[in-house]
Amino acid sequence: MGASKTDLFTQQQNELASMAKALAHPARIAILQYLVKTNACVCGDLVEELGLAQATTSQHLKELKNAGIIQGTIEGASVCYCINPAVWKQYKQLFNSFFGEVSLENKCC
Amino acid sequence: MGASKTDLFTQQQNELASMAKALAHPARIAILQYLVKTNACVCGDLVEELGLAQATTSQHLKELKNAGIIQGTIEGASVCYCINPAVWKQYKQLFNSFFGEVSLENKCC
DNA sequence: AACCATCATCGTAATATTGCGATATGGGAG
DNA sequence: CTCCCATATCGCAATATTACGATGATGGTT
Repeated sequence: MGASKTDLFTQQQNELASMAKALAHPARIAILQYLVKTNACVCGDLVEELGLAQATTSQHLKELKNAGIIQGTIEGASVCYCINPAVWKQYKQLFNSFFGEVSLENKCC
Repeated sequence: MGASKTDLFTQQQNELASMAKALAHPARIAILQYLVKTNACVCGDLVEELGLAQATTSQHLKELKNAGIIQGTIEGASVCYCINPAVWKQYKQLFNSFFGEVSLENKCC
């Protein structure tokens, strides 16, 4: 089939999964790390930074925008991208609470 | 194409992306949450818990095993699954350092 | 106006993922 | 040994993802 059966799971589970999906590509990780590193609005140089074709880069940027984790504002001829701090924080918290709640005693058989 | 160009990115970026990929499905999130919640070895009842077909559940378990985040030990007729604490900790730390290093001042245009 | 730079979108090809029925495999019960 | 039970694997169909060239759209420059 190829389509996830989202109706079987809770909203929280689907949300976490789609967050993870947004991060599930090295190019998107690289974009986010670059935006975080420069800690500012980045205009233009993302294509050269990645090494992928312009169309491909644009597609990855679109997915990150759809996920809400970055935002792009038009600045004259080019577009400036930066982290969306609120959504970033939300990601951080959700992943943190997902990973945090485990006590690591090995009760396995 | 459909195949990621992993050679363009650093090892760390690829690793983070493949970790995220392991979490990028609500069924796998649900499996992990269930294992964490019961905090023990779980034998058998995963198929009924999920609502997916047995073959599909087995496939998701396989992916989680490949990612290393769970481990399965054969217990007689059935197989017992549980979280791999070391790998879980590693995930937690990597995601934490990924999300942690951002200062949330809004310097955007 | 004509031109160039930047980015988005379209169309397409290759590959991956998801899901399930059918079929193995391997261990216990009788 | 034969019959079930629990898992794994195979094979297939539907859909999603990744990648890129070509083409649009928009703004600035000359």
